[in-house]
Amino acid sequence: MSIRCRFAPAPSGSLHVGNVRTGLFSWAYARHHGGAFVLRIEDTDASRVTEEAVHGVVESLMWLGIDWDEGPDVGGPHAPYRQSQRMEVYGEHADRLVSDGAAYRCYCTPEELEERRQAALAHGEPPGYDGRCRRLTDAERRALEEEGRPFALRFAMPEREHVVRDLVKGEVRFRAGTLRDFVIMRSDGSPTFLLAVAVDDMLMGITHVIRGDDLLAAAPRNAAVIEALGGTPPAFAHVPQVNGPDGRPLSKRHGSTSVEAFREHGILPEALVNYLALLGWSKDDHTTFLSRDELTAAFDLDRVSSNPAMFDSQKLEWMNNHYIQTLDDDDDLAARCLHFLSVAGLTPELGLLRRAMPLVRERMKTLAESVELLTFLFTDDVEPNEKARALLEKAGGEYLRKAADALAAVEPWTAGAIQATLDAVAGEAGLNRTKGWQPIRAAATGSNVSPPLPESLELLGRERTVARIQGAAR
RNA sequence: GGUCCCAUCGUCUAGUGGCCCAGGACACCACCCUCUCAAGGUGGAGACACGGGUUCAAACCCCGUUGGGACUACCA
Repeated sequence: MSIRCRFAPAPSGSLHVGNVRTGLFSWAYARHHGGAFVLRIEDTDASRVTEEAVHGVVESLMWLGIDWDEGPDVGGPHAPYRQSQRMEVYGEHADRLVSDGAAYRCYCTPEELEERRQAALAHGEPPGYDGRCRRLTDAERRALEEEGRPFALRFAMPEREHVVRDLVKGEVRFRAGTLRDFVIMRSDGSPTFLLAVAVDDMLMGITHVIRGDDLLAAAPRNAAVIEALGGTPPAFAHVPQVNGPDGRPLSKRHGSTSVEAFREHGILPEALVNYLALLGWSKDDHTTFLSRDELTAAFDLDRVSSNPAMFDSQKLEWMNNHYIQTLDDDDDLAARCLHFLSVAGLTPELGLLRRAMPLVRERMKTLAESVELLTFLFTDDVEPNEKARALLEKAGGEYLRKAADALAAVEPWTAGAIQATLDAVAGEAGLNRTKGWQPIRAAATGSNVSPPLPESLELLGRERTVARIQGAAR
C-alpha cells in the first residue's frame, strides 16, 4: 500500500516554524517513501479564517519548496480540501455514528457542564465529562426532547484501555476511563475538530498522521471514531513541539516566528528547511548540511527525536550565512538582495549590484544585511555615523585632501592600483593600513565598517570616491 | 488534582550494555590570518538531572524522586 501523509494547518494566524517543522517531516516522510502528500486546511472554526490566511499558508509552503499532490488549490480525488467546505460530509458521518449507537445526543448545557466541572474539581475528582446523557433512560430522553432542549452529539468512547502504537513515542497506553466522551457535533450543528480530522483522514486514505505531540491524547479518540465508522485508523507519529527561548512551545506570543517573518528577515528557504530538518531529527552523527533532495532521500521516522527542541535563531543565521556563501551565482544572490534594498528605499543598478556580491556574500548572515553593507554604493546621500565622524576628525582635512588628490590620479581605476595608492598616502603620513585607511573608509562609505576598501572604491568609481573624500575634508 | 509525554555540554544533537573518564555542530574564549567587519584556520572550556536497583560491565535496562511540557473545552 502506498503511503499518504498530510499537513493540516489551521490558517487562523501565520504559519509558525514549529508547525512547519511538523509539516516538513510529514512531507519528507511521504517523499522518502514515494507516497503522496496532501494539504488540508483545518478551518472548521470558519468564522475567523480569511481567504488571505489560506493563501498565506500556500505561499509559505511553496516558498520553502514543500510541494503537495492534493490540496485546496490543486484539487484531487478527495476534494474539497478545506474543512469548511465539507460540512455535509461530517454531518452524514455524525448521523451514522448516532444511528450505530457510537454517539449520542447530549442535552447538557455549557453552563451545566461548567458547574459540574467545578464541583468535581472542588471534590478533587477528575473534571472530564461524566457521561450523564449516555446513561439516560428512554423516558428521560423523551422528556428532554419534548422540552425542546438543544443538544450536541457526543462520541461514546469505548470503555477500555486505549493503546496508540506511535512511531516516535512508542506504545502509549491510556487507562480505561481516562478518555471521556467528547463532543463531535456542536449544538449549532457544526462539527468539532475531533470529528472532522477522523472523517477526513479516513476518507482521504491517510496512512500516516505526523503531527505535534500536543495531539497525542487525541490519537486514541481519532482512532476510535474511525473504527466506529468501519475504517482503519492511520499510523501515528507524534513529534515533539518546538520550543521558544523560554522553553515553552512556540506560539504567537513568541513574536516573529512565522515563516513569513523569517523570509522578510532575509533567511533563505533552503537554510530554513535545512535548519528545521535538523531540529528533532538527525541523519547521522555529523551531517549538518542537507538539500531538500538529500533530506527526502535520508528522512525516516526512526531517527526523529522524542524530546522537544529549542529554536536557536543564532544557529539558523549561521546556517543562512553558509547558504549565502555557497550561493555562488552572483545574479541569483543579487536578485535575492534586490528586494531588501528596494524595501529600504534604494534603487540599485543591477550590474553594480551583481559586481558587489563577491564583496558581501561572506559578510551577510541575512539578506537584509545587504542594505547596511551596500547603501553607500546606491546613494550619494552618505551621512557619516558617529564613529566615522570621529575618524574623519582625527585624520584632518589635510590628510583627506592628499588622499583625494592621489586617488584622482590613479590609473587604471582598479582595486590593485587603488590599494597601492592608499598605501602610498598612508605611508607618506607615517600611518599603517588600519590608521591610514579607516578615514578614507569613513569618508567614502560613511561608516567605520564596510566591505574591503579598495574593492569598494573600485565599485564606487573614481568620481564619487574623490568627491566624497573632498566633501569630508571640508 | 488526574492522564500522558520528555530528561546527554548554554543550545541542536550522536550514542540503543563494553568501541564513551561521552563524538559533532551553533554559541563562547584564546591564538593565527587581516585595511574595518566578516569569513576561514588552530586550540580551549563545557553535559550523561538525582537516588536506588539489574549486570562482570550502564548515558544506554527497571523503579522512584525532581524538573519541564501537553492534554483534561460545544478550541484545534
